[in-house]
Amino acid sequence: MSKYITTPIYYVNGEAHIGHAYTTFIADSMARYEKLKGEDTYFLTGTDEHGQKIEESAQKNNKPTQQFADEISATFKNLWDEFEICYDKFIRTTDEEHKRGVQKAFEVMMAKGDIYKDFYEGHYCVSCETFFPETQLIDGAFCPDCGRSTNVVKEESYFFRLSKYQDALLKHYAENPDFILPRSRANEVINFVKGGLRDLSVTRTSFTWGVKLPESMHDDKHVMYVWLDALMNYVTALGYGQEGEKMSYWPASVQFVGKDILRFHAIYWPAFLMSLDLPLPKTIGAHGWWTRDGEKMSKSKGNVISPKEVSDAYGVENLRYFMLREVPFGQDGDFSQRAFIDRINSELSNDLGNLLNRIIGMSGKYSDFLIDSKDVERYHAKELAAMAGVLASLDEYMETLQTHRYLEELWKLFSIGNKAIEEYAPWVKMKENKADEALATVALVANILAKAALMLSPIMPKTTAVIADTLGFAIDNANYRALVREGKLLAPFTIKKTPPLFPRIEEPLMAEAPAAKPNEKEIEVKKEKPKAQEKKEETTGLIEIGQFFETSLKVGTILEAEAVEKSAKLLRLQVDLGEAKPRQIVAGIKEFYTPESLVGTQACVVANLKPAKLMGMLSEGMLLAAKDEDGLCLVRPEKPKKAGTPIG
RNA sequence: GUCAGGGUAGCUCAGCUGGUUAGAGCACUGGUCUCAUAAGCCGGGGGUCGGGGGUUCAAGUCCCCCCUCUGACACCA
Repeated sequence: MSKYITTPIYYVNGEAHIGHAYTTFIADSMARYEKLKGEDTYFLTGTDEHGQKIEESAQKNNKPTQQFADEISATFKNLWDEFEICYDKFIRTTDEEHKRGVQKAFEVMMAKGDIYKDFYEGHYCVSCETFFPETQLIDGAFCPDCGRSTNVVKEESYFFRLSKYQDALLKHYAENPDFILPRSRANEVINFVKGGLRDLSVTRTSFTWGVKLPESMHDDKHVMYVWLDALMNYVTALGYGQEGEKMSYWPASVQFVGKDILRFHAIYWPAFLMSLDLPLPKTIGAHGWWTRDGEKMSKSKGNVISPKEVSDAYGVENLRYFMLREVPFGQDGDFSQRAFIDRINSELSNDLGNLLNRIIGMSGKYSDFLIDSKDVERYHAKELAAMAGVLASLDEYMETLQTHRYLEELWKLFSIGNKAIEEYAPWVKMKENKADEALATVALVANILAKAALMLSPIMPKTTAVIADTLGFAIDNANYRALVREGKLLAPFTIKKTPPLFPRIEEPLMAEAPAAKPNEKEIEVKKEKPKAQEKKEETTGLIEIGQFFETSLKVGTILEAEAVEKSAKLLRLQVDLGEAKPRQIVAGIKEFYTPESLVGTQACVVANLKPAKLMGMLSEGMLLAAKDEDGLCLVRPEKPKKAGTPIG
């Protein structure tokens, strides 16, 4: 059976970061693993290039949209090429074949009755330029982000009958426990689906940078909306709906995604496939995020790590090894130079690299670099058996995407090798005139390294090619079958004097993560919000008086108070701040005050707080209160003051 | 708040259906070989298995309560 492995297509709204590299490394390793095993394997990656955001970004950069997309897409492709990612196809959603494939799919869904035309009613916030579903609005009318009122915009749209597939999806999850890996993520998806699926708006008329509807629809106002367009890439890349298609690779064996887009891949995507009468992928693998030195990476923190920067300093293969070894699949991982260097030194340099050096040295002294496996079985049956055990356990780890366990297990081979050298001490055997035994041990280690190199080759293709070259063989399927599957030993060969593969690293090779890059940070925050000054002064803990007065504090008279149903903490208050209308403030003080006891009393109110939505209700301010282990009390004026009196 | 999954050596974690003195890697430390990249190998210290109850001949492993962390939803002053 053939194998098909995909990464997500990356959105061309920015350059590749370490997360993109991670996904790509895992997928690449998996593809190489399958290819090593002789599987007919197809590996897809690419870029997602449609949508309003791209249109806007292009405009900001004063470039034609297509040119803009071309340029960013090329940065991804170039990086993958530099990293020698072995993709079979790099798809772009602006490819003609892709567009035609999506249109074809749309027609099939249409014919099936899964697409219908209706109106997309969105609540549009002009200021935020965003649509919000009614459920997210504050008091059913206000923008959840900025609190301004929204307009109802009614836009003609085609809808996909996602709701129709709810039961079929749940059934599929239940029957295929490996459909979503890691399994802990599957529960989240299942719960979401159980919560009910709404039909999906799959076209837009508000922008044009997307795939047009098929001509048969005679409706060229519409373009396909993000997910239909993007998700379909996995089959259009195989030529879905086109001549000369390679759909025999479908269904995919593994589709890697970041945990943030799991929902689209585990719900929308299989529903689309069901509608197209195509089989579902075997596994959707959702990986976690990377932090840096324990902190989230973000542009504003200035601690984003570029894969290029790391590979320039440490080498791509070391980075691949580290990322796949360090973190269990699905979990978040942390990148720190300390951890990275530790792994390079102790695992790559000491365990692996040094082991190779040991036999180069010995064979040079004992046998003029000639290594012959003829006596290995005779003297090292024990080690050979242990090695076979390790090799047999590896497949399962890779198949369940547990690369860290795979590598951990694989490393046991080097331990067997290092221990064998110690136990049999070839230098002693040589003095005892037992050259046969000494050379058998050297040959044993050569075989260990050869087999390990084969199994490590998916993760470190170039390095293991050097090891193979040193040991007089090549990394390929024939040798995989002979040495790993059939347990054969290396034919006699002359070992090459290869310089150390992994020089130890004593000092970090990159500048440390900017703990605080104050300048950039300030500038960036300042641009966005005047509040920036608060952050700037965080270090001293002291603020200017002016900053204090940015907070508008006022005396408020509580006119009404009522408990919020189904809420443990919230009271809904109407507070007079001396304005035309009383403010509605939702406060988390239910545990400490009864509504009756509050009416008519006064409290201090933050009057210029961004409105927030609590329990679906607008809260237009905040009451000041003090809370300790004994409970909470409101901060109130000592004597009654006119409502709206400023506090300062 | 609801749901899910965690809390086990300094760190990262493994411990399946309850059963001998609770494990691994890293880190630390003592010893030792010399083929080797100050690498390797052998040994050691170090754990109230989040807390409290309970079931049992026997619980890290099952039940209840509490604390705490993470994630997804949902109302986070």
